[in-house]
Amino acid sequence: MSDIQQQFAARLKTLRAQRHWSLDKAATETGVSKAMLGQIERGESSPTLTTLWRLAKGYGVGFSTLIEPIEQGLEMDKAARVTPRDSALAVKTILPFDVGLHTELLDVEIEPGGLRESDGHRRGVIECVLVQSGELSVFSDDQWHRLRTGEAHRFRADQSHAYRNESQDEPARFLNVLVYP
Amino acid sequence: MSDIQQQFAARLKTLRAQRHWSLDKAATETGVSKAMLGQIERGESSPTLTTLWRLAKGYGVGFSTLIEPIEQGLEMDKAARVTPRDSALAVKTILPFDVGLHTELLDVEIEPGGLRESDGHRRGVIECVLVQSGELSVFSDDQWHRLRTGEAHRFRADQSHAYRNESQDEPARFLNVLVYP
DNA sequence: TAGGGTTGTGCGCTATAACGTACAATGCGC
DNA sequence: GCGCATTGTACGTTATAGCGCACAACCCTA
Repeated sequence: MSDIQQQFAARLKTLRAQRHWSLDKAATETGVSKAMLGQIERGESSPTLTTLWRLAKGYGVGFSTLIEPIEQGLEMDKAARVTPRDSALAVKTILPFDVGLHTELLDVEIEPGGLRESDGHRRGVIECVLVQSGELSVFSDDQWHRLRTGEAHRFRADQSHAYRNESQDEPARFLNVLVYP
Repeated sequence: MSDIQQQFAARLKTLRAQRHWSLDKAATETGVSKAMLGQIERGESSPTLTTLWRLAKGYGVGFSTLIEPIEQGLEMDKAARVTPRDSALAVKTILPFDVGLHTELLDVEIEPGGLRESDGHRRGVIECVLVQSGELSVFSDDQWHRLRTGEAHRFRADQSHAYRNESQDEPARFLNVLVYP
């Protein structure tokens, strides 16, 4: 068993735990057998490219996320879920939702200290966030990601996620691209 | 043989060609047998994670660089037509292509008068364009669309399309979102 | 407590990854 | 032209990836 195999085993185990999936559920979602998933997670097997691809698609992550460790973002205080400024959000629709092109483009501005939470959209929705000004923190995949102006982040938006302006002085503006399945 | 296998085959072949390595040389550098390298490049075999790791290390590329299909690379590198101002383009990748999240985010700048044409991508690809500065014309669905700063346009990119900076004085900058099926 | 369902693991079988070897084709130098 | 080295491919062998199935352990409900 190689080092990468062991590292990958841990990574796969984390991905499943984050989603609260059983091996059975994961097998259904990925198309890889339950027995094989177990072997991989225990580091007993080195999956092929085809299997890796299935895993990536099933878990809804990119290869880089699948193989490489989760970026160690700044650990945010998750306790402050409720804020008095939840409505401090201005949304301007640039491209409205379109059935045929299944995308949506929004220009969003959050006031200083503002927080916006979402329980998640329907299954398969993906969001891209590009910070246009200020500093923004994005909560996705169970952790906070801090983004400065010009930086971007992308995640599955069919799970709970949130946006927070860390600054107490100036608003944060970001471009929000929503991609529907 | 799966799609990802085929795409990976092309990628590996390109990596080797870029270095002007023979299979023998590549085998020495990666520790993967010559026969196996040949099989993988011809798409006859789906390499395991351990082998993939060896390839990444041997070719001196990051794991995500190794895996991500070259076909899904930069929009601007693909099927380029030769125009008198074709090189007057600067592309910055904000979010590289990702198989699981099937999106790509680019920051593109075209010099005054610059034109960029594309024959179109594979079936189902959608593009969103948001002009950040200057004036841009986008050719899609058999007609030109003129966009000013802050304006956006969206179209199916599996057909021929083009970008043109109408100004002779200043560059145009736009955000290019590519959504893959 | 008993019964049913879920969960993760182990086992044996089949398909294939990975290899070393042989070889045809090609290129180069004499 | 000949001999040698290189190149990529095909083949057969071994190890293992991937699977379906069985099962022990656990959990929940009546």
